[in-house]
Amino acid sequence: MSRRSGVLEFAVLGLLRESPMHGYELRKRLNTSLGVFRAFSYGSLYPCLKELVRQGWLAEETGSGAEDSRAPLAGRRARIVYRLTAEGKERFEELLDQTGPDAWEDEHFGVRFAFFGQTSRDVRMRVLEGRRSRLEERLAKMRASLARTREKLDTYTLELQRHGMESVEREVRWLNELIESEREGRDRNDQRGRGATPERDERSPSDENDN
Amino acid sequence: MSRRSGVLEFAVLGLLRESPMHGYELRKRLNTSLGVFRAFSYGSLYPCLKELVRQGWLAEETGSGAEDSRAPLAGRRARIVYRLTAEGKERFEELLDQTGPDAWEDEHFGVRFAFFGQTSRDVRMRVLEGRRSRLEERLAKMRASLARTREKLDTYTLELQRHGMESVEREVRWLNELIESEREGRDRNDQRGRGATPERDERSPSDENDN
DNA sequence: GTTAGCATGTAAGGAGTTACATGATTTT
DNA sequence: AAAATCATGTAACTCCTTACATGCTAAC
Repeated sequence: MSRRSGVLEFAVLGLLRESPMHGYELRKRLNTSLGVFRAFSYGSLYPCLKELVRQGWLAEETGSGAEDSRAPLAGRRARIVYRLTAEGKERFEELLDQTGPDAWEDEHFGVRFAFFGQTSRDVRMRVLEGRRSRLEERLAKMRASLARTREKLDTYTLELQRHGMESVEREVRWLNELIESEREGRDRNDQRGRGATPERDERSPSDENDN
Repeated sequence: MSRRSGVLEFAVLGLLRESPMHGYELRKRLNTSLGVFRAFSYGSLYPCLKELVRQGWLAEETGSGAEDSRAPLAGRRARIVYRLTAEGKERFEELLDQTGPDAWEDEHFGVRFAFFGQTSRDVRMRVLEGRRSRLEERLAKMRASLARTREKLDTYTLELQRHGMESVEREVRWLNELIESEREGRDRNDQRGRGATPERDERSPSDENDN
């Protein structure tokens, strides 16, 4: 048991590090800010939150505290605001520093990149370069397989492969640009290993429709 | 129970329609020909094959028959060659004709496209156009969400969103080209609703390394 | 007055992976 | 003689979704 998905855990800790939130809002942020790459349903989010509380990384705050003058919190089913504990912060920073091969696989890379603002520069570099070499490996295999089977494939299969390869090549070019601009950044201003979070204030009561 | 995944079932039926194969070879074809989009392990393939046999769509042929002069089939753990039955063919064609919204979702579109060679032109059109409008919906949402939150996001999150949107836009352009060339094809030669399979012969004993 | 949004949750299930078990054959 | 590849399979597990249950408020 129970609901410690890696990606979801990471994203929840990361979002709550920026500011406390309740589940419903959290899910929307998950599916927009980070959401082109992964969408989560309540069925995975709520149990995950429970588990993170159990681990001591999150603390629940039932709607008693003041916190927000807007949102009268009368009526409206009492919402549970989750806040990152000190242990939770440690846990998240631990996860941020991990550069195992997992970090640049498809399922993880997007969410890792989304929190690059909180990530140290050398870890950013390792993740970007790891991702790039993963993709280049993949390209090599695709090219080899194409060379072997080209004449046997029909038009559509071929077109699918071609488009797939171009997508990967495009991501490699993107990574190249990112890596270069990280290097330039290092050469110019050399302070700041851990970026200060831009500190989002003016937390609007949210407005999003999911489908 | 038990292993009727949709995608995997479809791909297996489709590949076996072209020619009988045993599981091991099937898996390699799955992970190269159709493989940029999805990879399968034996742990899902073999149970799926069993299930398809149970349904009467595949027939097992243990290595008794002649079939292949190469591959002496001495030694080498007896391999089970799977062949599509008449019911299996019907089933596959049934699946080919389906144009429910599933057909253009991320998980299905790739594999549907891979078998466009066997698909009738009007179904091809519906799938391509369905995919396109699905992506345009997604773009609209992304643009809306970006407009709302742009100034609140840090550089990396913004860059991630931008890159994500460009990827989707690029796929839309690709679909536009495909749709247009389908239309041109229709205007010129108007025969051929169901394409003849290019009939792969010279089945090489396969050579692939997966990682 | 009904649809849409807000808000939290649970149970069951789907789709797949990993790790293991087994064993022969070819290549290094 | 070790490593890779061929070949088939199972059990346990992971991660996530769907569908349901509940109930309130705002807008159309």
